[in-house]
Amino acid sequence: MKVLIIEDDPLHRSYLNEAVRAALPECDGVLEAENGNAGEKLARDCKSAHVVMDLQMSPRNGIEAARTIWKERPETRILFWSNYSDEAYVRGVSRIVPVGAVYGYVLKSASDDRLKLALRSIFIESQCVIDREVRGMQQKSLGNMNGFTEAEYEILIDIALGLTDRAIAQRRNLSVRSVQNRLQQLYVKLGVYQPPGGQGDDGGFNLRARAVAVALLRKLLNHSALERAEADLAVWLARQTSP
Amino acid sequence: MKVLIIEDDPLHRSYLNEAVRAALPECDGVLEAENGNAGEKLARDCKSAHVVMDLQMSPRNGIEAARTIWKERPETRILFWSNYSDEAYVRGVSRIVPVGAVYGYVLKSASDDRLKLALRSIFIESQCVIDREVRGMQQKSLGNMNGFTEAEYEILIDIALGLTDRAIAQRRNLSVRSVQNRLQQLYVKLGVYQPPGGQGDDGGFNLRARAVAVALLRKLLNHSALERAEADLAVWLARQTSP
DNA sequence: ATCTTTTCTGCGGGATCCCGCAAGGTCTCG
DNA sequence: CGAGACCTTGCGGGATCCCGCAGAAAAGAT
Repeated sequence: MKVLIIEDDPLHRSYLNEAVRAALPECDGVLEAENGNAGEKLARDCKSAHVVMDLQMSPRNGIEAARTIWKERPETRILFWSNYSDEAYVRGVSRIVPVGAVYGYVLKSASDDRLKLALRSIFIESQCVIDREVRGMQQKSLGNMNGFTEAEYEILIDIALGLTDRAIAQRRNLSVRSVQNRLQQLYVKLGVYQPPGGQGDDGGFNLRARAVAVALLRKLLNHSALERAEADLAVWLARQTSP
Repeated sequence: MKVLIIEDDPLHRSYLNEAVRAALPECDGVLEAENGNAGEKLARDCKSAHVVMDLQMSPRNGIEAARTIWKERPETRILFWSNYSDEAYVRGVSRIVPVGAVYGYVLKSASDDRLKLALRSIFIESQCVIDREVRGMQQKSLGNMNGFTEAEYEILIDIALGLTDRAIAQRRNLSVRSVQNRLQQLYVKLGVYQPPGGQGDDGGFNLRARAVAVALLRKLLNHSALERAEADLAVWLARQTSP
């Protein structure tokens, strides 16, 4: 059994290496990569390695790397080890995990023991391990009370990219009016809605732009989510202009 | 001479501690804090310490902490030690450094020796040290060719916060039309402008929202810059409603 | 199958945005 | 002092956005 470490920070990388050797004495090899690209390549070469990786690397962040690794070998076990539990990350991960896959998500702020325990649980006992804080995020995100539908999230991304209503309608196969409906819905859920009853133009907000702002502040969106979305948009645009 | 370390990651903190002791054997004390708040307090208590800190902590990031520290003792020497050279960070730092202050900005990806050299240069020889990459950023940012005026940056922030033209006009003491002029200017510089000659609604972009998107993608804006802006906006709003 | 609930869709209108045009301002430079 | 460059402001209009209203279609529920 081999373990592949994908992590850009040298300090964290060597710490991880040590932790893996300590927690998994039965493993016979630890590989290291310092970004998503190198990680994918290593994963391809050395078949059947378990992976522990950071999200937020450059070039090619953890989510992208995980997606291609899982696409090639869905049974790979991956432990995500990240600084943050942004909703954007949690959602991004749970969007790409294959059915029945074994994986984990622990925060870097977790204790030494927690990390080692997670390593054993996932790689030896085939058991998923999700940090409490992340789990909390996940439930808030999926249990739709105060959480966002896929449709809402989708349109949030579209306006964050700067698309017009018409463009969104085209892209998602909807009428313009439906797009606007979803927008209204989104505004309500983000608490950016100003019922005309509430006098005083106190706010003076452009709802569309404001929605993006609060989504960013609440970490519903972050840089890498935007990058991913921008890339998707680019391929869609290409498909449009030359079908 | 004492040195204060403000850094949230334990690994990096202890690494820094070691580096400081190695590079500055003449210092007689190393203090540690794990966020901006604790850092400010320590800086207040123990007068006359040199500081080395991370940006991007929570609660209270490095820029905010540095601002209050410098407000209380402008002669404090601060070395910023960060993962990124986002324009938003560089601009944020150079906005708050007092005239004549000695400071430094080195990336975490720099070598061991570079860090130690920077420590000695700043704290012993009173010489500013800015990482090449950061310096490049700075020049691109200030040498206004392909860089942004203060006015442009300001309005970029305002639309990113979701303000309407009218609200911006009020806030910045301009007419609505002038705000729109600045917006056009911004659109051009961000490359988001669609000359009516270039037919085809190919883009289908909402310029205002698109501008924010590309600013984020280019890291002209980031989460902490937005947070800061949001806080500023809040105090301004309060001042408006109850003068 | 019928009724309810939800979603999609068109219509219409008020508010906002984007921007060309032109009439002032300020500032510099020759 | 006048010429030129730049910023500001008002006006006007076309495009877009935001949204209430109401009918049609789809999805569940009884």
